[in-house]
Amino acid sequence: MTKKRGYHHGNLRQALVDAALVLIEEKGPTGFTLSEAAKAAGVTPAAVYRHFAGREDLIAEAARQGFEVFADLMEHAYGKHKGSALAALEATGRAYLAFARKFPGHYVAMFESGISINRNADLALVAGRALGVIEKAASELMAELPANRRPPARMVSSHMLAFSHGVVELFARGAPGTKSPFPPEDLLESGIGIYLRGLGLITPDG
Amino acid sequence: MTKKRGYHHGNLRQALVDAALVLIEEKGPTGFTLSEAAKAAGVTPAAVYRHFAGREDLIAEAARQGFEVFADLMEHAYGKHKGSALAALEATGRAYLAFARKFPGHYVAMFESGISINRNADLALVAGRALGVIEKAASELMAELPANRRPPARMVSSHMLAFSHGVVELFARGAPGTKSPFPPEDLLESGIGIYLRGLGLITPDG
DNA sequence: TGTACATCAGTGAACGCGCGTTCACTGATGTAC
DNA sequence: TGTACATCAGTGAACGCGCGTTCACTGATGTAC
Repeated sequence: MTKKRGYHHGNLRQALVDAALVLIEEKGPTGFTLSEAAKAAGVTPAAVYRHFAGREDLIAEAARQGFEVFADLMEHAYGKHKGSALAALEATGRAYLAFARKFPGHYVAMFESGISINRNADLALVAGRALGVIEKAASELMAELPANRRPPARMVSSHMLAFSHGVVELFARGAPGTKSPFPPEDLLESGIGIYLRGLGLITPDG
Repeated sequence: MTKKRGYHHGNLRQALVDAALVLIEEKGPTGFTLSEAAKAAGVTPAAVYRHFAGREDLIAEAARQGFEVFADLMEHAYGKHKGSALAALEATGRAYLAFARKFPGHYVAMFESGISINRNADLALVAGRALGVIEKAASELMAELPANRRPPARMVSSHMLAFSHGVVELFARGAPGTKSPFPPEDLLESGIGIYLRGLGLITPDG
């Protein structure tokens, strides 16, 4: 943990991001305050301004780091199935859910905090890298279909994203009251399976 | 608009809900404050407490009214396609998106404000009514499939909900920066189409 | 190796702000006779 | 129809609170000589 070793913190910037992530995870993007994050890092609120322009800036950095991890995960999932475009696309969907589960603070900062993906160049770049993986997987998969029944790759990747996101939001959180009838993983897996069958990529009785 | 006609407002309760909806739509569930809602309704903050227990209570009522409209819309969409279970289910998906577009304040109060669907009995009841329509449509559609390749109706309705929700969240809002590559309506329509084909309900070349 | 000094990360006090909430009150409305 | 009175929806002043942000400062660290 390497906490305060005197007057100088040593790694305050990252400590603030980490504290913010915990707070966001626990209380939502609303519940998080600069002062609380500072306190959690063992530091005066004013110290935050040595490292961030303000509250929004801190959240943006948390989101950026989230997209970094997310992109790595996506690329890893994709790379593990180099042989099969079908398996690769399925894997990115699973990776989406896995990421949301494993890094809830990051996920909220990225998708629910209201900060724009285009807030700054760094953020936009890494977000593009993450989403690009799904698009690439979709694109390669589409190449396997005859041209006359091949939907645009971006449409397919958008479908995947929307479905994954919906499953996360509605069924994978402590979604208050909305008790999931099935494990989110199953819901995602079965939904993607049916969808891919609809594309003609899996045999009807597969 | 029937604004203040003297000391007594006449319909303050609803005026507060309406003001809250506008504020939520404009600034998100975070940006909304009791005081501002009161001001928008032309009334002292203290007056709110004659009608609501507090801030959360007001949002819950806004959400409840939203679910009421939503349920009506769902039932209407469903009822218009009595003959075809397939068309009926498709219609509920479209109705979901249409509702989100037409009543953004309600939508946010219902799905993004963090208030639980089970916060009170009224809310739970009407939310159940809305979601029940999709489940019924899915259930009837599943009856058309041979038992050996008939997924659980609740799974199918969950798929529909997740996909619709994902499309709304990612592509139908002023989703900051995430410019949609396709109109959300097209995305939803095509996605549902592919999915239903995957279920074996539309001919492969349909 | 020791000293002087520049750098800069953090302090702590202070600010103005708007929030949610309470309270005793007031004045409009509705009703009994 | 007029009067007395109960009801109750709204007032406005007050509160304590924690927030984000600023400021002049201080003390630890690193470096030049």
